Amino acid sequence: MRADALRRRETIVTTARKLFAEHGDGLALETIAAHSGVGIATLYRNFPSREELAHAVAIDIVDEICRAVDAAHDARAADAAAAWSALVHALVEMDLGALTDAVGSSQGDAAELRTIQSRAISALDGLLSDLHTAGIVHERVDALGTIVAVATVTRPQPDAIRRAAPSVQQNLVDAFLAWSRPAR
Amino acid sequence: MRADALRRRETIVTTARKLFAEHGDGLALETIAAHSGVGIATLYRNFPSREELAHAVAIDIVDEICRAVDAAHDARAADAAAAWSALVHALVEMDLGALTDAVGSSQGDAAELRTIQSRAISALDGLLSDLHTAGIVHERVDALGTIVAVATVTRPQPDAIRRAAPSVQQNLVDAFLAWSRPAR
Amino acid sequence: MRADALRRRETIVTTARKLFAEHGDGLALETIAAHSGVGIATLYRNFPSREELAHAVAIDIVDEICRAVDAAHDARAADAAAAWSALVHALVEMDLGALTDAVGSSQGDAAELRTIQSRAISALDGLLSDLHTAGIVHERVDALGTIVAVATVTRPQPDAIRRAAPSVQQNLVDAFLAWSRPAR
Amino acid sequence: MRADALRRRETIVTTARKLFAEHGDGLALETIAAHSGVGIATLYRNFPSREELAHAVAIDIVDEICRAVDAAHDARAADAAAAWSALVHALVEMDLGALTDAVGSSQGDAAELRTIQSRAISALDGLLSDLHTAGIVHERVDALGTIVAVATVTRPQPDAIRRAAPSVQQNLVDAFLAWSRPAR
DNA sequence: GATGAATGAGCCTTCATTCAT
DNA sequence: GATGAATGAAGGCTCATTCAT
Repeated sequence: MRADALRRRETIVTTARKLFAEHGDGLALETIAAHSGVGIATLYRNFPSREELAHAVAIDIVDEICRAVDAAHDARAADAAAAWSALVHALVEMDLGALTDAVGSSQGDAAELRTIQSRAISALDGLLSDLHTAGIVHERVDALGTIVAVATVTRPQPDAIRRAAPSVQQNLVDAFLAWSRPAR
Repeated sequence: MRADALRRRETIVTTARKLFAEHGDGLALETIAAHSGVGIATLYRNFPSREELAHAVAIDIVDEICRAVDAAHDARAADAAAAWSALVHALVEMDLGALTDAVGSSQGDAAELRTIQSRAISALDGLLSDLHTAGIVHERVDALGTIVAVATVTRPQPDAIRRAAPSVQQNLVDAFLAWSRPAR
Repeated sequence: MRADALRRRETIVTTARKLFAEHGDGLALETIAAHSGVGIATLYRNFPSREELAHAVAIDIVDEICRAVDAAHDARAADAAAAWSALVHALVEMDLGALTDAVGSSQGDAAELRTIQSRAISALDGLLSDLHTAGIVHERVDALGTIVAVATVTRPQPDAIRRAAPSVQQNLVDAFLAWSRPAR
Repeated sequence: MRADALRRRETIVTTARKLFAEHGDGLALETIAAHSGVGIATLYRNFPSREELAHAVAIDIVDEICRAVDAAHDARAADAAAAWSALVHALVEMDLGALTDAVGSSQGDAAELRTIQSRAISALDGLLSDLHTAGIVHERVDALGTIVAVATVTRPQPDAIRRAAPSVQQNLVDAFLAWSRPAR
């Protein structure tokens, strides 16, 4: 039953991440439980409070960021500019918006945010350092700023807005990417 | 007495707009009433539901957008590029983040959003049309997109995030402005 | 509506006191609300937390203790021994058992208990001082000890116990009264 | 293996009795299981419901009462008054407070209480009969009344109360003992 | 036989909204 | 017309009890 429980736990995190990204916080935990196919008490056994669940979601996202950064690291040799662009687009696909709400749930200060994300920040800062040196990415771009920027741009919006102005997210990503490159 | 009532109504809208912009939705209406110096029942007399208040906030914002657009229209002759930049910065100062939540409260579809904002959209599209022609602003920039982009970038964030990455908003505005200009 | 609201508030306190005394804590606040003839939210408007309600109940009891002590003070001249006995019996009728739970709800330390009860303690200590001098009450009897003793003896018991041994409370009161008198 | 299982069962009862006596009911069964070093399911295998566990605790207490009564029976010859006093003090040490809650959990009526305790009651009544005859204990003292009195006086109290008035329990025991003796 | 996981029911608390003065 | 009070519905969380390994 260990394996089963673990899988269920992961299902909950994944579900929560998706739903947070879609609907922001203010989302009922019972909704997450239902979408995960478990009862509310099971969710609570795994995450004793809303904040702990948000924390787990944040860690899940950070893990994925790290993997994407590693991939970018590997791809850098072939085409550094493409690797950077691909990384940003990967971040865009990652429900980083859920991160915003996850952090918001915690009353934590900036320090906690940094702690949670420190692995991602470190990895990304390492990569950025190389890209700065190589002249691929502007010096003004840093790791935390990049993550927060993508999270800001991909935060869940009311459906009405998304449908009325569907290309805004894409445009802001393009704008950020352009801004991230050194002027020639 | 009419004037008094009107002033009160405006106070409520202004207060709501500020508080929405600071704390997002999920904010108790009684908090808005208290900050406005009225009882909750007075708020409800003026705005029979949360949605109606949000609507009024949206209209208030739209009014201010229109004024800013008019100002930009006037300033265009002297220095069109500066006028555009000033307009975007004016939008940034406008608590457009409150708009996001105001629209979100309403279950309304994209059509309602357009309706509410139609005046602002018309005015801004008129201006943009000129700026497109003058080569000051890229063709890909449209009125609704601009408003939503600024709203996206200025939406209220958890304090932790704001403190950890304080320049992200400014950077995204810069990025958007750069992106809005035609390549030379 | 002020008077109405005040009356309702008092009804809630009275009801809570009676129900606490009958069923101990672990009693649902909704039960108190229902027995008070109000909705749960009304109870919460008056007492923002369970602890605050318990506090109000404690104060209500303390008030009544003070009145009883005053009465005993007045009756002392005529027959001091009878006044003491009557006071203890008055305390027994007072749902002091509710006090136990009220204090238990608060995580407060002994200091808070003393603070809440300080008025009652002061009044009773004044009276006891006289009674000590007059040789009516043994020196070992003090105010807080008396209140806690009566509360202990009158604490709500499971019905089964009360029915099986109905005279125990009376017996313990008699025992306490006898113990409170100086040996001849 | 039988012995092992039995020991485990006894551990659970002992633990439950201690915890009930310390914290009253309202105590989670999982807490008892944890303190007993077993899983919650094991507790449930031994005691299919909270009530059954409470019942077992009551029986455990009754057993100990019987042993104490037997001891008092033996000691009676040497010094009957001392034997009585020692018995009451032994009862005081016995976590009888747990009994109150154990009985309270069951919805049972007075009859059930008597049934559970019948062995203790019989034994104690036998002893009391002797002590009445010998003029050591007042006729008004009976077995059930004695047990309930001690349970009442030793019931768990909020820490705040215990700390504020630490000698009340002792005083009430003294008072009860004095009351239990015939007037000279 | 023992265990940890799962579950629903229930309680505490908050909030949008309505009512009575 | 303005106000504070009242209310039920809903969400967070806990616990007795059952299930699957």
